[in-house]
Amino acid sequence: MSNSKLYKGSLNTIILRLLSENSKMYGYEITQKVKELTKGALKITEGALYPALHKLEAEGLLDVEVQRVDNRLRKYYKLTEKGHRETVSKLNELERYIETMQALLNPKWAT
Amino acid sequence: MSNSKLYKGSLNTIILRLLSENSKMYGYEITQKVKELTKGALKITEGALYPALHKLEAEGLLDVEVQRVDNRLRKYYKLTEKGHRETVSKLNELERYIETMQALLNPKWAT
DNA sequence: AAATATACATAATTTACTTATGCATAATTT
DNA sequence: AAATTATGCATAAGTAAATTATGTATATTT
Repeated sequence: MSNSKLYKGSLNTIILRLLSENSKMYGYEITQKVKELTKGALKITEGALYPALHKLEAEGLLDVEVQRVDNRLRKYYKLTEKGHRETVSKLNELERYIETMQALLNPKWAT
Repeated sequence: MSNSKLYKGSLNTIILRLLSENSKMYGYEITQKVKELTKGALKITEGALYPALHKLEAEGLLDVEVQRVDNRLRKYYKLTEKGHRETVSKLNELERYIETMQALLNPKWAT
C-alpha cells in the first residue's frame, strides 16, 4: 500500500470515497484510479483490496454485479443505501482524524 | 485509542512528536497530554503505549531514565540523536499522508 | 473505607495489512 | 513466434499494531 504505516485503516475510507464519486467501479479500476489520483504515492495491493471489497459487500455496504468485457471478468461494485451513509460517516472520521493529528503536529505550545 | 481505525499506525508518530517538544516525558504523562491536546478525542491506551515505548527504546530512538517521585516510579523517556532524525522523517510522512488523503477526499473531479 | 488517580507491565486475542502464489485472457514488446 | 506486461480476479500464510483483559502498587480524593 505504501511504506508508511499511516495508511493502515484508511483503505475502506478510500474505497467508499471513490465509489461515492464513481457510482460503480471494479477492483482493478480502483487500484489504477488511486495510483493516478495520488500520482503514484499510493498503490493499493490486490491482497488488501479484494478481501476488503468482499468484507464491505458482506456487511451490506456494497452491491456487486459481474460483467464480462473482452472475454474477461469484471466485478462492478456500487454503494448500497447503507454504504452511502457509512461513506458520510467515514469521511467525517477522516476529517476529524486530520484535525486531531494537525493539533498534535502544530500545537499552540510549539516553539 | 479511538473508535476510528484511522489512528492505527499513528502512535509512534505521536509519541515522537510529543518528545520533540517536551524533551522528556513519562508514559502516563503522554496519555494525559494527548487527551488534553485533542480535547478528549484521542485516548492512548496503556496496552498500546507501553509496548510502543519499549520498542522505540529497543530501536535506539529513545533513552530512558527511571525516577522515584512521591514513592512512585516514573520512567522518563527522551529522544536520542537517532530519535530526532526519525521524528523529522515521521512528521514528513504524516504531512504527505494528509496531502494524499486530501487529494482523495477533495479530488478535482468531485462534483 | 471505598473509590479514583497515578504509574508501570504483559499476555491473549483481533485485525488489517504484506507477501507470495495461483489462474486466465489480452495486448504489447522483443 | 515467443516472451513479457497488462488486465482481472482470488486466497493462504505470515506479520505488526492495536484492543482487551489482567496484574501490581502507592497516593489522593470522596
